[in-house]
Amino acid sequence: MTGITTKENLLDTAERLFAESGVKETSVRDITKAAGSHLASVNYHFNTKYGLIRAVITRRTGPLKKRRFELLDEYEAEVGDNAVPVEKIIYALVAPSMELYLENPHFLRFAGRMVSDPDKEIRRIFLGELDPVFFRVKDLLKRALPEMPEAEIMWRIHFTIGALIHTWTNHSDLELRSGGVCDITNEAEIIERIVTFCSAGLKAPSSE
Amino acid sequence: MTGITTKENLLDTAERLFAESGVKETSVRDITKAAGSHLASVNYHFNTKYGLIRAVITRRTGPLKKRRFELLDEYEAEVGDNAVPVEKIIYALVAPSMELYLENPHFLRFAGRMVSDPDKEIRRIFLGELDPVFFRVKDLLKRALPEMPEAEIMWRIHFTIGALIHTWTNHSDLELRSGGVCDITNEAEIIERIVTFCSAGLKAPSSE
DNA sequence: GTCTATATGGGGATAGAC
DNA sequence: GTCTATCCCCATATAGAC
Repeated sequence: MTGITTKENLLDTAERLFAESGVKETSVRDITKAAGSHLASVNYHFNTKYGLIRAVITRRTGPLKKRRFELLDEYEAEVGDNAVPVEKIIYALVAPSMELYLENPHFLRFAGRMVSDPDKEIRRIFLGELDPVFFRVKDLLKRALPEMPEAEIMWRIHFTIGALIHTWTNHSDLELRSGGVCDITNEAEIIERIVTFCSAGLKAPSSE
Repeated sequence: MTGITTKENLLDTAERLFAESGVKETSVRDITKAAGSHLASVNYHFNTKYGLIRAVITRRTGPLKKRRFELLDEYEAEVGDNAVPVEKIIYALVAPSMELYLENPHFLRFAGRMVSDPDKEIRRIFLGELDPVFFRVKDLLKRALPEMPEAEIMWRIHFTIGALIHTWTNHSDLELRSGGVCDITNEAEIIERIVTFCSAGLKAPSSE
């Protein structure tokens, strides 16, 4: 009981501090102090600091992947033998992560940085979680855009992911730069903006 | 003479190591050892490690900003009183950075990470360098897309920057994932792909 | 300007009492 | 499971000889 609480507490605290200050910049001492725990608790519950990092990540990426697949399954069921529209495919990629942001404002900022983290193992965890989604999205887009060369489709998914990640990590900069004109509190609106932008990009005539 | 060489050598070495392993992960010891210098040289030439980081960044961002403005000036001169086409505006935003990548493959990977760096001061340097370009691009796009609400334009520039940065940091992942189908050696082709994708996104009808 | 030796502080991990 | 004391290593920065 108490063990579970301490463990969850460490995960929550680490997630917050990682998002605020970075993984390398946050010491085990910082985490245990903020969590009101003792220094050895991280090693007791997660073996190493790295084990804690891994646990912080996988706790969120599992449900995220699941939700994306659920949406894509649903859309495929709806259309029967027809192709799922591009907008819906992109929505399934974008919306679950933005909803996760609502539930937990810390994780995605952290996650966005991890995507290009210098530590190969950390990148591997993320990109590994993203891979199945990437290929599922690619296959669905091939059906929706039968004339588009496969390489072009993959490049465009890559750009879409970039737009999404940059929104995770830096949308507050946009709010600042725009003097508040760009509202970042309405998640549904942001999702719609990304979907509109990226769907148009995906459907643009290929130059090949 | 020798001083300049040592200094440049430290900058080059630091840039490479920062890109490969991260700023926090790279110690002054690592840098001076790899540069064939002595431990105190960084403090001698740059005062602190932070001074070195700053020098590594500003050495590249200055020329990058300059080149973007040159291109935009050129395009504005070409069209006289008409609006610069969206494609050209985006090209001026994208191409100089990808050309920088050709000259120096290390910097942009490093730079892409710095955009979302937990260290506020490092982020500030980057976003400060980007700000004038952002607003210039915004003003030009307002003329090219007179019906588009300003907030929507700014969001779409934000997505464009995201696609660009993700390409800086992660295009080798795309090559891997695609099994080599996506070729990352042809810079001109990548530039064209980003410009096509983002221009279409920018011109998509606004839902507002 | 170059370099060595060192000051000073913080890091992750663990032993072992409770 | 909890917690303290401690081991050992590595960080940045500097003093001072050359």
